[in-house]
Amino acid sequence: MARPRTARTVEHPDLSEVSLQQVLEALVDPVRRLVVAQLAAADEDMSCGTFEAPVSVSTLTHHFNVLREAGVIRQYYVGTTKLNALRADDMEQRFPGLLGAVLAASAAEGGAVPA
Amino acid sequence: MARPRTARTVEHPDLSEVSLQQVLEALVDPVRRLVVAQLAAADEDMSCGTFEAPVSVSTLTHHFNVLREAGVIRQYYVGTTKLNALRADDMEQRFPGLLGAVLAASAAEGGAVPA
DNA sequence: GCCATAGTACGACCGCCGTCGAACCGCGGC
DNA sequence: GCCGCGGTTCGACGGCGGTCGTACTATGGC
Repeated sequence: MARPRTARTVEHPDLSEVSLQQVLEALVDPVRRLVVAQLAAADEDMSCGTFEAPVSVSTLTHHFNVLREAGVIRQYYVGTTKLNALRADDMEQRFPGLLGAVLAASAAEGGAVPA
Repeated sequence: MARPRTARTVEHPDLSEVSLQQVLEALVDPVRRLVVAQLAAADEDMSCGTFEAPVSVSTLTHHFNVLREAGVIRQYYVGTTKLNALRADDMEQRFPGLLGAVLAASAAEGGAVPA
């Protein structure tokens, strides 16, 4: 069949259901901001395993969930890996300038992985 | 003396010493955002006692401290009262667009005291 | 069928932050 | 000098969120 039984879909909130509080809580954690920064810097969607972050894998999963539920990222399965994309456009529509400002500030103080 | 002995001055950080982390932590608390929103809506500096917030006075004092240390507000004594002002310009220079975006989003979802 | 790989779920731990009340301080009236 | 009002300080408490390891599930390759 075209639609595999265990299609492993992921739930994403409509941005109208997301509160400013949620987004700020999502962005206030340094690890999550690291994730978002790397995602913004990449020109392609990234799989969960390719992120640089000083935490364990299970913790990272947790952070992805928070970001997804806050509408900051979109996730989808491709085979055995899960890809992540920034919902920059959606965010811009719901909270104009917010993500951009955080990203800019984040980059300005060495936001991405400091190598 | 022109300078009264117990001048009750207040320490304010230079915005260059303030991290994005600090500012986000300051703005993530709903009560503090309420304070900032009221300050932004007012056309004059406000004394500590005139804010609408669902917390005790001592808690409010704590929030003011956090906001001040994050460089979001400026405080100064006038007689027996303490006045509060937004450091909007300073913030704009250090983190362009950030405070504005938060304020706008905050206002959009009924930021100020819902009467 | 079987294994390796990618990610998830669950439960436990722990530190931090927001909250409060009570005691206190300092200034300005009177 | 004394009081009262505006704010602060201090200590205690409680809950929530970030962290981890371990056990688990799902997919794809062989």
